Amino acid sequence: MSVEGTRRATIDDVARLANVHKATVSRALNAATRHQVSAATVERVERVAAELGYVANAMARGLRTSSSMAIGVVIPDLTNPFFPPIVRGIEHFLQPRGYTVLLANTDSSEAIERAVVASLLGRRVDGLIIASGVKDHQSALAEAHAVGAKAVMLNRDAGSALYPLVAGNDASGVAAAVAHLAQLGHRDLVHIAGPLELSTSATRSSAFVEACRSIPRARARVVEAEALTVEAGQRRMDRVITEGGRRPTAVVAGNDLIALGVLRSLRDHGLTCPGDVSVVGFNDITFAEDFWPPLTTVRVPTHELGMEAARVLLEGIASGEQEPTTLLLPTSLIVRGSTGPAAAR
Amino acid sequence: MSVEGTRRATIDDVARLANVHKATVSRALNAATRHQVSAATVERVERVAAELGYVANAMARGLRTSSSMAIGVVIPDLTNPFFPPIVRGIEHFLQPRGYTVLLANTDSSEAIERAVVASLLGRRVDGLIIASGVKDHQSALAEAHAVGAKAVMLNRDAGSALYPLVAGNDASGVAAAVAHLAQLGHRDLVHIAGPLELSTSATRSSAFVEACRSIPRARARVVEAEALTVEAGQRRMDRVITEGGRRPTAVVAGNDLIALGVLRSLRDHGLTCPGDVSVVGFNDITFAEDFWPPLTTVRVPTHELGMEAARVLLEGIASGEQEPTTLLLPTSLIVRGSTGPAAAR
DNA sequence: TTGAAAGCGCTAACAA
DNA sequence: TTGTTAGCGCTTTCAA
Repeated sequence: MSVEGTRRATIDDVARLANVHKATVSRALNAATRHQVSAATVERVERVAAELGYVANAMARGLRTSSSMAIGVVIPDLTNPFFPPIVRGIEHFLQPRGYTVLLANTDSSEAIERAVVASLLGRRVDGLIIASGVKDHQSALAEAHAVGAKAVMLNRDAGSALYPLVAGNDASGVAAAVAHLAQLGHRDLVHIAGPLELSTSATRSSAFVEACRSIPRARARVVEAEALTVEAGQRRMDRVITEGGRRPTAVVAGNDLIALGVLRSLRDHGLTCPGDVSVVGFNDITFAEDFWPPLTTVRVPTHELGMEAARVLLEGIASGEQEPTTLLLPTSLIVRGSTGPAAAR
Repeated sequence: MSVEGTRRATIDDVARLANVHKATVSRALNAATRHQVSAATVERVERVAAELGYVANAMARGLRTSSSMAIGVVIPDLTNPFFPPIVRGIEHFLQPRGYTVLLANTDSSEAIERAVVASLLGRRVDGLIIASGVKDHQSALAEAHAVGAKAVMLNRDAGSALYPLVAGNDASGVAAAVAHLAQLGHRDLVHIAGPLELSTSATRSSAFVEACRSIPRARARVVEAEALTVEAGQRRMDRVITEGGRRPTAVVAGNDLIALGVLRSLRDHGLTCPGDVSVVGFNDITFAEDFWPPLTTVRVPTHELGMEAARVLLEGIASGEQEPTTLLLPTSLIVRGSTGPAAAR
């Protein structure tokens, strides 16, 4: 059996078979205007529509109403388990409200981000949720802003206050992680940050430095991984271990993927965790508890993050204006097996 | 600074400022028709368009051309790490070809699947890639087929041959897993399948039974988990352990998430892996190597799966017809730490 | 309660 | 090489 292109039923087809004008069909099929049509007509129209498998053409509707009922969601890396729960949070908020989510990956590339935002703008999305955002990624964002597009930044601040921001409270999360390590007796700490041009990396990094100030006799330093990936984390930890000097007894990683790279690096060098080195991650991605050892990490409320971003966006769309507010959701430290007492020196 | 709704520039705005007719603007801005316009005009139009931040309205274009240049992708669970690489494979194939991917999650719910497919059909996607597909999910699929929509099934066969199928070679993967276990001396095997109404579960399950037939003196049985999740796998393994009778020395899981649940269950019951029980997963999701113990599993070429599904779909769109062919990509066994010699009895 | 008519922004056939 | 015209399928005034 082969599938051939059948012409899709239009509102005129329904009108003809139901013996009414297409305007009446439109009214009968839309919840907001259904009450203007007699019950008998509504019933008849619905029956015919079902028979024909009629589904209204969203492009025609959008063209007429100048609303696409679509929201563009831009994320840097779908394969990072941090993002899927956020996307589901966004969908859980938007779908019941009739919106379609257009999801786009950028692979953390500014060029792709520009292309993708242009494509979404071309589809006349009613708003954008942007979880990408290298600091100097102003072009795509500025373009969106220039044409008056509604948007919300998620998790990453693009540096300039063009749009509202919804994120986890990174600073308090890092502070909790450092306090936990301090209490375990750690005095030699390293923070392996993500690329510092990312606002989250910058925030976490300065929070780390700040938090370490209050630990007496602590030696703390920050090093930078090239990316928020397992491989980059592993490579950077390799260097920390091999470059000589005093080896840290604890590592605070910029995110869970970097932390996982740290764990791999430790294994490769015959070091134990948490015996030789304690490790704390960030985000509490799915499976963090299944790594070996189970990862102590800062939990970020991903689902809520997505829901809130969607809520803030819809508010902006409804009110017709947006203020660049900041909404920080609380984070919490989840203590598992990758942190333990500092080895005696 | 607040964002207010500015009217988006249209092709008429560009035409006016460039002192040409809008048809000329259309020609100048489309690669396929650009050669019909004088170089000077193209240059002028492009400059004006850039000045105005003009982005063509995809809804208007789609309405006119009756092509949305969008492909709908339906998946059951974005948070299952198996799917994101597939989605990226799809995007990598489609984006360079000018298509936008509309991604939709169903949470494995038939009701959501129906709603989501209707929504995508309403947006007049040029085609669908469906990685959902509970066996009796005929309604959404049948509806799509009835209106002549192009589609490809990915990984899961919906049972009826409405559309082409692209999937991994599950049977050979399971056979390799069983052969590996047999060679390690295992004779008491259990397969914890996913819901058997899923075609993949059914395929893997019968492949398991078949493969076990060739092991002399083997005792093999199949049990069913309620879902392809960690929790369902853990619960099912709990029952296997506590229900008494002879405990299996090896478990073949329906997918990696179930396998992870099995690992958790073993830990909870004070059993070691692979010392007491060997475990094999399926899919080789990201992080499978970071579990404890690192998971022996069957690798499915996810990225290629996505690329191939997109390719097959575009072929169907271009040719105007589709045959319900089946394309199986090769799988391979990845041996890690979760399998070892059977304990002596 | 229903119908008629206009128009959203674009492309493509036809004309010049 | 450029302009004119029509129309994709829908919603929304305005009229009846």
